[in-house]
Amino acid sequence: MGRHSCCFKQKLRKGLWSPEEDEKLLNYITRHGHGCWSSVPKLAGLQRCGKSCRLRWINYLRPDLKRGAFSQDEESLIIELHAALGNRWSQIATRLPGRTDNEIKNFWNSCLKKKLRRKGIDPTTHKPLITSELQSLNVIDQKLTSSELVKSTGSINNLHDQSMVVSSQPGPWWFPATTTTTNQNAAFCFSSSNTTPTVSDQIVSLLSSMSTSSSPTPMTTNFNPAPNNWEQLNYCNTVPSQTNSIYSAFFGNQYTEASQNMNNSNITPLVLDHHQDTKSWASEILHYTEHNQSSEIGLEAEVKPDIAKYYWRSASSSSSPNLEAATLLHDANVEVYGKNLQKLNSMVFDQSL
DNA sequence: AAATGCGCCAACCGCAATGGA
DNA sequence: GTCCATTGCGGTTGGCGCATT
Repeated sequence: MGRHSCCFKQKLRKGLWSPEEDEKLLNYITRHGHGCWSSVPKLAGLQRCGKSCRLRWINYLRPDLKRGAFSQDEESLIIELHAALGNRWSQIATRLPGRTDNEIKNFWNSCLKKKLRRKGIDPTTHKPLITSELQSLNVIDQKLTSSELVKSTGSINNLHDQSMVVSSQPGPWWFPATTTTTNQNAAFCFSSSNTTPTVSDQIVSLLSSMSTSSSPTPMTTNFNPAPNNWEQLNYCNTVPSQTNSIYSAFFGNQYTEASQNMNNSNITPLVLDHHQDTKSWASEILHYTEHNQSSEIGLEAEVKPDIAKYYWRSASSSSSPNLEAATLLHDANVEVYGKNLQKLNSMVFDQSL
């Protein structure tokens, strides 16, 4: 292997191509074809390496290039292909005549990624962001709870608590910092960077996408209602887990609540009609926390009540989306990373005056 | 008007794969 | 089988232009 021989040559031009250079290269290849790229610059009278000439031809001078903005169809196709092929840009480019791999890659990195994130979709997995993040959190949790370090802290009963004790890692970027809840375990999460989107960013984006709808509809096509379509029922507010923190369930203190819920025959009347749904939800949490198994359903069951609560409210409210997001975060006693926090808190405060 | 920040995108870089001697 | 020139690919960089402060 080793470096291309042209890389050792001196006095070769780099950087942007001048119109004169373009003309020389275009004229040469039009008349003779490119043949061996390493000999092209010499024959065309260019002070460039063959690699640079090849790139310029493929990405800019080729006559069959389409140019211009990507159409909606092209955009959809790229997303579809990326979901199937990943970052295999050259393969994706073969399905889009007149487009280069570089062009598609740039379009993806500068535009499509953000677009998907705004829609609440993870651009890497093409799944809803919250589900993806839960999966990665699940992996972390599995690693932590299976480590020798964790097992050695025998004085702590709850496996999740053990994880927290030995971990100095920051939490996932979306995990909310809680300052008013009793969930002490979450303290390890609070030192993360603020360079990634906050929970509120996601919620605001979800609100934006939902603001045109007059009645609740599934948040995304991949986000299946579970369990038992319960989010269409207005008992979201009675699910006990959500009082303190949206995601705190993951760290163990939902165990007690779920356990109580399973045995409690005095659930509020609104919930009573759907007792089986609640039991189902609670059993998933028990399954997860008690057996420390990776139950994706269990995780979603924990998070969905809060999403649905938020969703229900936003769909039936005439308030502005940002205020709805702020209200949700405030009600959940959730703090988020980044500069949005103060803004959100003040919005809620102003509203309550 | 100047400084700063930010997004876009052309081009570069390094590595892997390929093919011929 | 080995070496080496060449090609192809994907990640990254840096400069330009526009927007904001």
